[in-house]
Amino acid sequence: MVAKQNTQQKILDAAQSLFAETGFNDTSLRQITSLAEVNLAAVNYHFGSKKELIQAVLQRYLRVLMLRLDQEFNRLLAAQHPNNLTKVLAVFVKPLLELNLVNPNGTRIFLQLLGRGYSDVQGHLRWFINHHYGRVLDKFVLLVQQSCPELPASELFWRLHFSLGTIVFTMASNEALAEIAQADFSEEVDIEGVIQRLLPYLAAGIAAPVFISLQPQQQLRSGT
Amino acid sequence: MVAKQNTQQKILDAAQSLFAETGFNDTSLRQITSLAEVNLAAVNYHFGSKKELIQAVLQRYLRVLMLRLDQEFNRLLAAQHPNNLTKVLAVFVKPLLELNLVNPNGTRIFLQLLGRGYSDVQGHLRWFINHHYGRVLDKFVLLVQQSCPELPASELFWRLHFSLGTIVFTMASNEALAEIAQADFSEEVDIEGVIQRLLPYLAAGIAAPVFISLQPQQQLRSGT
DNA sequence: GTACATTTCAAACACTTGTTTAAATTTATG
DNA sequence: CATAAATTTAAACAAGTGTTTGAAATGTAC
Repeated sequence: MVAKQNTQQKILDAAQSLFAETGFNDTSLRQITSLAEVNLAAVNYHFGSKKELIQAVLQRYLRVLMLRLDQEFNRLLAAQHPNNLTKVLAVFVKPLLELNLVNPNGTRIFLQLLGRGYSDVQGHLRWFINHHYGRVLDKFVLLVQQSCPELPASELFWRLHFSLGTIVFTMASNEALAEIAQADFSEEVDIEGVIQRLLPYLAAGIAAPVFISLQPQQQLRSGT
Repeated sequence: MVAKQNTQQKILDAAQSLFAETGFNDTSLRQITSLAEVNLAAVNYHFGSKKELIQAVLQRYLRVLMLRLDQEFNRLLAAQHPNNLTKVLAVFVKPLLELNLVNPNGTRIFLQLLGRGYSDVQGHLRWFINHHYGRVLDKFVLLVQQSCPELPASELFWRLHFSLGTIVFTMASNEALAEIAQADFSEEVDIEGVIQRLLPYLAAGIAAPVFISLQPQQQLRSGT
């Protein structure tokens, strides 16, 4: 019985596609239930509210991704010597691509959802991820810190958020950008290609030399 | 008569603040007209529609910014030798800060609007800017190309959009990020501070060494 | 098969949205 | 002042939103 696929899953599958494509706010429950071929009330019956549906859609990926990332982070943290930045960043690639096992196109959809989440419902997703997976992400920050020991913590904070912005925006605009690249450079780009292009950009940005404030001379190096 | 300020301007001022803070989609005309202390119908009477109001809000800044940017680009293009990347990027700073003359906090508000515009109404703003100011921005691309002659055009395309993402996301999240930085590093950050932190990051990212596509699994060092 | 719990369904609800209308008011013009 | 144009106003409109309801249908256990 293909038809008797769990209603919850039919909703999740329809919702994630529409959310990724149109954003959370601009996707109505009627669009979702109509694509999923279930009754409108099913969302509220099975998930409680639209907000909880959004969280369920994200959690399906976040749960497996964060578990895998945690493993990778622990592995790198166990190393004797600090890992170089490129290696630390590259650690995201495999766990991200493995999301294709959760769902066809899982990687692309999850990253688009991430983009939508940070743009659409400003603040909510940041809180949600930090609340549920802050401990995992702290390990990542530590790894970056070890690989760039000369970088002040506050500078690192900004640069990691710059990087988050790069990723989130690129993924939210993924479709549009891929179209342009196709038209202008007849270049076929899949999600893996974009990730591979992102890494060197991010690594270079994070490790960039710190800007010397052109203030009226700070005290020239306070003796160590 | 302070009270008899042009209704159009009262609307524009109220709209830009609310748009910057809450986004375009999540700001209703009733919120705007109530903050501006004008009648609800005034928006449609003076601007035609909400969409045209959004464009008017953006145009107020885009017009003066693009004019100034065009001047700067022409100045750099006239130089004998190619300009280095940092110099090319730094050219944005003054014109952006001059938006504070258009309106108090003009720089911050415009950049937030830009962030909202690219996130909220996916595609529209990209088209709008490209349509109206494509000629100006082409000069910028040319300048970057001259300063990074070794960078393939397609790679440059992606990296410039990565950079756009960094800027847009940072500005849309500006408030949240500044709060965190304040709490975690007791660091007071204004919009100019953020811009100064962005520049080295972007310059390094754009000029990063091109990634040498490593085939599936490293064939254990081929030759050399 | 009866009884019970789970799930589906159509309909309605309460609310918000952008936009339009037509009358009232203000402003400018001859 | 009187006339016409421009602006403001309150009210209504049509369409869309997420959510709730209570009865029908389905599934499960005894």
